[in-house]
Amino acid sequence: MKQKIIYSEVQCTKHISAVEDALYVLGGKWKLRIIIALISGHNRFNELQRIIKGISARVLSNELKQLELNGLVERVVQADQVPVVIEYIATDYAATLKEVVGALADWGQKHKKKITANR
Amino acid sequence: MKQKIIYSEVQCTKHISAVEDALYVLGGKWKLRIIIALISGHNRFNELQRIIKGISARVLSNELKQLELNGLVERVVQADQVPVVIEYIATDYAATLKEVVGALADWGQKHKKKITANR
DNA sequence: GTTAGTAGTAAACTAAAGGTTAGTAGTAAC
DNA sequence: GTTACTACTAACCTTTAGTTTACTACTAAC
Repeated sequence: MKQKIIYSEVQCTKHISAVEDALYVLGGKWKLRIIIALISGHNRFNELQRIIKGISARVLSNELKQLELNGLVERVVQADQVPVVIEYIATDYAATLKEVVGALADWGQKHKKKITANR
Repeated sequence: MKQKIIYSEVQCTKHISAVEDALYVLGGKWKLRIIIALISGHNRFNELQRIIKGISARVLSNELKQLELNGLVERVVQADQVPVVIEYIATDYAATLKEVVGALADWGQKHKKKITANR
């Protein structure tokens, strides 16, 4: 007898669609990278562009807007300073991504070790 | 005083590149969905195409090849059966993704609740 | 007065990802 | 003998994502 079916079709579909919902918000090349940088305390536009290698101003700008729409980032204008300084802050809600980011980073590290060991 | 800098620049970059390594293997619209379906016990080509809504045969075929190259999937030919049946099996290595998938699914679920609650 | 930094935007382009349609070759049911 | 299922593949097309270059408007240093 095979003991293949761990989840029913319905459960599997549910599981897939939950991941789908997460990827809708976090998917793409840059969003998670931006969130990590923000959580790490890099908050200003040019600072982000410097630390996130390869991202263009246009893409960074667009991604920040989307993250703001999803409640993960807050755009704070420091009007008292000259020139006006703008900070992007990871919200408390973004902190709920810690486990996701942690799991991905752990796995990525392990995977890299595995790959480099095999050569 | 601000207590902004939680990670140094170097640590942040390391963290980002680990996630980058993970996304290189898992990124794109379909790979995680396929892995979930495989782990859930759906192993045959048309079965996968049925359960993963919207994927085309071409894309499924390509993605499975890439997952095989990365050691996450094994292609097993059941030569004794007529017609020859082909099974795609999630490897033990793919099981190391459980935490990643779990974290993403949890977050996706919570996020959906949050979104639907706000309307 | 030129260079550099602040935070971006606009337009035009390219590359990558994914979708559509059709077709193969074999089996088996109706 | 037509339909349908198996597991795909080829060719072509579209969409989306991302890049490049240039530009704004303001400040400050050299």
